[in-house]
Amino acid sequence: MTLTELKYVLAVAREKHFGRAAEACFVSQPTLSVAIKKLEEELGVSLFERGGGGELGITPAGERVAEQAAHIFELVDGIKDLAAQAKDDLQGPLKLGAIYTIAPYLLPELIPQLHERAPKMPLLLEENYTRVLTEKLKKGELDAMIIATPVEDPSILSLPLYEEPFVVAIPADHPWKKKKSLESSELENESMLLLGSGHCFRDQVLQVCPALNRSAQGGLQKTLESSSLETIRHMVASGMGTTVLPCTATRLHSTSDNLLAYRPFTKPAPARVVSLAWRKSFPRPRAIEAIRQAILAAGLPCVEKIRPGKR
Amino acid sequence: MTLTELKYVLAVAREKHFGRAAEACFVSQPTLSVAIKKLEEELGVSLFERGGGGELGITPAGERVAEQAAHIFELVDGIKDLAAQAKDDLQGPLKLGAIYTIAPYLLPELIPQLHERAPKMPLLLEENYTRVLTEKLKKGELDAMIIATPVEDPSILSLPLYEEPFVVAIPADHPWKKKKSLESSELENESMLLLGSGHCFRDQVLQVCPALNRSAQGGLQKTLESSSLETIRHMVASGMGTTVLPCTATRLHSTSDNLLAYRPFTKPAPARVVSLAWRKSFPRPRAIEAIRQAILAAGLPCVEKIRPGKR
DNA sequence: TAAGCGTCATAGAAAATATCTATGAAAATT
DNA sequence: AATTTTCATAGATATTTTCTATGACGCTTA
Repeated sequence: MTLTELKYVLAVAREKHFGRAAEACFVSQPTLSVAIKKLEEELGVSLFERGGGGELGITPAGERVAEQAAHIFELVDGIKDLAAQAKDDLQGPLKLGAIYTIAPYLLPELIPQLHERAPKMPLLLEENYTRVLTEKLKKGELDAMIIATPVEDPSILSLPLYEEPFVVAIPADHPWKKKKSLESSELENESMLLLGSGHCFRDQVLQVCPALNRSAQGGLQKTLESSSLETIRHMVASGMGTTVLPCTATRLHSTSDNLLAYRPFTKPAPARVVSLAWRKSFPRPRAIEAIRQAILAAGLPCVEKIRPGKR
Repeated sequence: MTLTELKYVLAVAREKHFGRAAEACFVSQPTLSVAIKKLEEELGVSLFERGGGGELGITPAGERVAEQAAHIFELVDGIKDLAAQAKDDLQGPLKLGAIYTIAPYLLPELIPQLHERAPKMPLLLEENYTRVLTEKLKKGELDAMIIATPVEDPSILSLPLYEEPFVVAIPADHPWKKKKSLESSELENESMLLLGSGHCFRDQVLQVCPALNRSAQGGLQKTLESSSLETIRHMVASGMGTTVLPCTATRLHSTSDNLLAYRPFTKPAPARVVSLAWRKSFPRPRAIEAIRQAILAAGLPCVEKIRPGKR
């Protein structure tokens, strides 16, 4: 049984005439004769009664088959409608991930921007480590992610979006408050608070100031395993030490903010590149583009947008 | 869009793997690749996300299409079921006609017999003149008819079922009551009651006794235009005259029956042949056969069954 | 009642389509 | 890096659909 055959049955049932039905289907009359005969043989019942000169009769079976066929074509049209809707990349939920050190600062700005550009694309958000996000992305549990490390995987595409300079966070009463900017080497002998391993930002900070690795033994560096940048910021405010933050993390103003000061690094300031990444096979390019646009429009302060150069 | 393509979509959605899906469909893997690609292009959306080594992903569109496709196949199976049911010739209503001079005597016997043989075949019955029945049969408003004249029309098939001798009906006090049998020529000078023109039985009686045509002028013959055999029988009982009846019409016993007597013709008695007729194109031969069997089993008295010779 | 017409069926050729085998590309795995 | 898995592509082949031409059959008409 084929949809074409059913279409022909409907036409003949409607026209009660093979010739006219053929015309309506834009095929020749023998085409209908053959197709309907084939279907009748498959079903084992005759659907029409061909009686020489008189009217073409429809058997009760033919009547019922035609009726059912009409329902089938309703569903077929349903598939077409459904596909036409789904054709819109900006329709349907999108699963977006972001690393812990970006999500709390970017998402509040990103979401309204994205909602404006794609109101029919609800977001399913997840914060996690780069490693976990990458795995979920590959498994299809995420559609896109925002990360701060280059992607190696060949099945994943990415686009750098902006560069985020690092800054030093100090307690308000710290002697460095008098300085305009700091050299990374100056951090060596400070009591630095760092995120736990797994956070890429930790690695990036250590790359900027390798001496901190050594100072770990001396007790000057303190790794806070299950913590977040916000927690560390509060600890700095309370005078427990200093830390390095991505500049976007300096924006939130909690009540303890007057206990904190930020100082930039001297140029060229260390920084990280934030990228948007997605599966190479993800079939909604316009959804990716919408996220990119939304991030660029998010109005993050103190970042340098990366526009032209791709990859 | 074809049902085959939808079948493939369902298989891939189910197996989440082109190779296994192909196996399940008993086709090669490239067949699926090509078919699904074709459907994706027609619909303008990708249904699956092929990602090299990892899991095969289904897009939201693919999910919805597969769901709808499943519904379509339910309906397709519905058509098959429906056809399987309809395959039974003895299923579904049958429109049966019979002429006025047969219906009241045959149908009461026929219906229970037929119901026994084809309980799922309800009858739509109609009494009418041969001419009208024939027209309706050709138009499809009837499926079969029981008549007493040979069929000329090439689009109609018929089968003689039984031969029905004629008998003479006389009032109980008629002098002929003493006779064992009658010659048709003896009717010439009797006051005969006849059915109106249009009834084939009238013509058949006139054929048996052409002299009655002449006696019409002499007032001995009386044609009762809008009447029936039953009415005529009552008139005979009341003494208005005599008449000729098909022997099956002598069976009903109304309260006036003791006022009536029947006398056969001398052999060879005039008779008529009752046939079953249907459109050559009518597609339920077993329904026809069931009617034939039911009529032969109907246990009509005084008739001679015609079995072997067809046509 | 034969000729013409309308209608559907059949046959064989042509066209379109579906399927196959073989092979390639890409990413995951060893 | 080599191997394996998985899907895509290409070209050949098989199948199916469709077409043109023609036939059969019954109706209509002269």
